[in-house]
Amino acid sequence: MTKTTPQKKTRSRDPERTKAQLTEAALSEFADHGFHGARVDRITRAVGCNPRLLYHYFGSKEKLYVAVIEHIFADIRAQERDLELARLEPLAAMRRLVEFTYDFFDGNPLFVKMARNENMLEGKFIVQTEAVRTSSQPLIDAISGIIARGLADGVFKHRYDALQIYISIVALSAYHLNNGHTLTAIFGVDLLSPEWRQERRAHTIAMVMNAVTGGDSSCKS
Amino acid sequence: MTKTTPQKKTRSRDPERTKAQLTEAALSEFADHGFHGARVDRITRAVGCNPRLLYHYFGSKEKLYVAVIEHIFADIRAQERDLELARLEPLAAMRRLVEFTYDFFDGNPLFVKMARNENMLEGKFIVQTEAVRTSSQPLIDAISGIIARGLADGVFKHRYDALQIYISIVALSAYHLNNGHTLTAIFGVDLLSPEWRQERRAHTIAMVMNAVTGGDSSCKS
DNA sequence: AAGTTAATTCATAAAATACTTACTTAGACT
DNA sequence: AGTCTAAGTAAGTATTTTATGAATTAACTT
Repeated sequence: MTKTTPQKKTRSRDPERTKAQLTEAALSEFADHGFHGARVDRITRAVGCNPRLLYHYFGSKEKLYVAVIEHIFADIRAQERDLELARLEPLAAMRRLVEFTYDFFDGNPLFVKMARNENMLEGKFIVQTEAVRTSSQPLIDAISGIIARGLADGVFKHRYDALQIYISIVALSAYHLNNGHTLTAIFGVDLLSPEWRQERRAHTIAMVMNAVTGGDSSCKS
Repeated sequence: MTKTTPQKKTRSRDPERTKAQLTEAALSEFADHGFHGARVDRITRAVGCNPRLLYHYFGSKEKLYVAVIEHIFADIRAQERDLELARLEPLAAMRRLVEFTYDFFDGNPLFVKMARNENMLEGKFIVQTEAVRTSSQPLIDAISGIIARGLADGVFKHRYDALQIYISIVALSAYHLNNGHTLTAIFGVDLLSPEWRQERRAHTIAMVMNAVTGGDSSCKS
């Protein structure tokens, strides 16, 4: 009796693959439903493995969540590293920072959602994560440098705190992603559509650049 | 045996009070833990009433949640109404809008949290709420008016879309409230402290005004 | 004061859900 | 080939959590 349909009764043994699949499925599940809304059952069904395996590899729902958090927060730092803002002139550097930041959030919805979850849990798990606090200072220092050079050159007209302006860039880039559904309901415009987001990108860049440079030649009216 | 301590064995009968207490306790519970994290048991214990009452008055956890959503979204519109932006000159009107918006979010953490929950649920319940879509247009129209007048007067140097700039104001005002815990963990600065929020307020106002007016006399460097 | 309504309580069902005990078997290693 | 380890399976349990049926009691009406 040749099994033409290999009914996946038994999984081929590959712990690395299984762990990776569980992590990925858990990421989707936690991102979509939050920690409390997530169901371990749905995760294992998505992977197609036995529920017991989740506990075999991760121990508990909570530990799986921590693994997912560490996994997704590990990525962001890597991407931030090679921005090389110091090499560019202030205007170009600032513009690049805004574009990069916008595109990062726009392109990483799972990160955005996991951050939301963590904040819902009051950062309970992220504070335990080692790799997070590392290397945020270089970015802030780079921004301080841009601002200082811009002011020295005279192209920047206002002195902003580096952290404040970075938070602003992030806020302008990501707020509509966090709150798209309520805003869409309130204003009757789909803030999550590709079209609106494209306009949002341009607006974010324009607003930050205008705020930094003050009135310059780009005056449009 | 005289009961000197009326052990609140029996609740005095006051359905309005009971309903109001349940709604309020539910607001706290849902805001803090989200829909799935919220426990009906905790809500009734907070009120000190019998669990059965929650179902008697609201029918289900879900219906209670809807009641809470409608309750908290009803408030915001009322506050927005008497801004009277049209009467002020463009600069003053814009500043007032930013200040009002910032202070509203800063002063209504429960609203911020409930909005987060709703977005987590993809706006599932808010779309059913009648009162939400109403009267957001007047605000956008008012902002359009401010921008048009500002450009005509020459005090505004850039033409922004009214909805885009309003979303920006909201984003700058509220992003750190939504994501305070992760940002605090990442940057090692407590973004939720009163001190930082006070600086944030000034930064938000400065940034929006600078973005709108371009470089003007308020150049500080 | 009796009678009606509905607010409140008591006890418990019913469902969902995270987690376990006990077992099987594939694959690696000698 | 035989054995040992751990990946995977089957089936189940314990607990939490939402929800209900029916009795009880306070307040209001006439």
